[in-house]
Amino acid sequence: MKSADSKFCQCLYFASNALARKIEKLAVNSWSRVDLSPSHGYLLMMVIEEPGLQPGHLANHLQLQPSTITRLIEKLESRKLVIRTTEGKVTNVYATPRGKDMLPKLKECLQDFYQHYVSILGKDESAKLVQNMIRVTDKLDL
Amino acid sequence: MKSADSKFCQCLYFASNALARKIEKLAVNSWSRVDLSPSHGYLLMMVIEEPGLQPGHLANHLQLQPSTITRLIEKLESRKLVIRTTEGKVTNVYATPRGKDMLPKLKECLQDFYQHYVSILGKDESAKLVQNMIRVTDKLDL
DNA sequence: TACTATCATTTGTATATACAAGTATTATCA
DNA sequence: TGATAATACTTGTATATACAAATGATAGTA
Repeated sequence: MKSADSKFCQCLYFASNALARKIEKLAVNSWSRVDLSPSHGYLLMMVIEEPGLQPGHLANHLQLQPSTITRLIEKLESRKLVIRTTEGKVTNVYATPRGKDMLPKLKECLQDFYQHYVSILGKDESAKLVQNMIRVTDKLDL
Repeated sequence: MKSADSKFCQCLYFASNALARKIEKLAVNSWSRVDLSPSHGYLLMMVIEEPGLQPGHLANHLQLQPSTITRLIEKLESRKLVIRTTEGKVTNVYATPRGKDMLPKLKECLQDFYQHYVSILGKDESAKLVQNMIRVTDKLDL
């Protein structure tokens, strides 16, 4: 059943959740080739491109809670894709050589995801959708 | 930090998740007065208004997996707000008197949630946003 | 310089949800 | 009519994420 079939889905709550879950599915699919979740993949890409990035910054960029970042890093660390060094109150995260080797594959995942939704929604509509979401998210910042 | 500050949030993945989480927060807040999550609250409202509704229909309407519906019902049942009767392969869910008594409060929650986001986004923009989300969700149906 | 506040991160725990496999029932059809 | 398929739901388990409290470190101030 399509979402529009139900009057209940007129509610922003279910509409936004349903959309996010569907997009999540596309993303998970695109990232499955590197056996990482989209969040893990993004985080890894970020620390490859900005070595030493701190968990707090990652939390801001990825819009996740610091505790969530800790968990993501733990998993990447257990797979020897990143390492953490802590000095004083600052922690730096670096990709290992093994992690760095994944960069091309990671970019492929990102590209694949992008292509996928653009092919369904169209380039223009996709861009507008993202912009609109970001705008609304910002407005909703309490 | 606002989402627009990060180039990474240009990605549909984080944009949609961030938006859904923010809306979730608003909703959780509105439903907290009945000590139910938005999903539990909606489900309860639905079975009050359509007594005997089956888990499968609830799954369609709320756009959640049947297993998730089972869990939602279990919780409402443990709080004596609904009961399930199974005959053959069909299960019917009914609100208990105690559940039915909550209808006015539940409607208040829904209204509160609605008012809240409309006051931030405006009535027109809110409506357009929901419509757009539903449209995109449907397009993304694979 | 000691005291407290603030910051960065982690840990413990909880929630919402999903997927896959399992169970029970009914329908189909050869 | 008996075997197989389809339906409806539940159970076991896993993931993504959050919040609140705890830890440890530095900074500000009296």
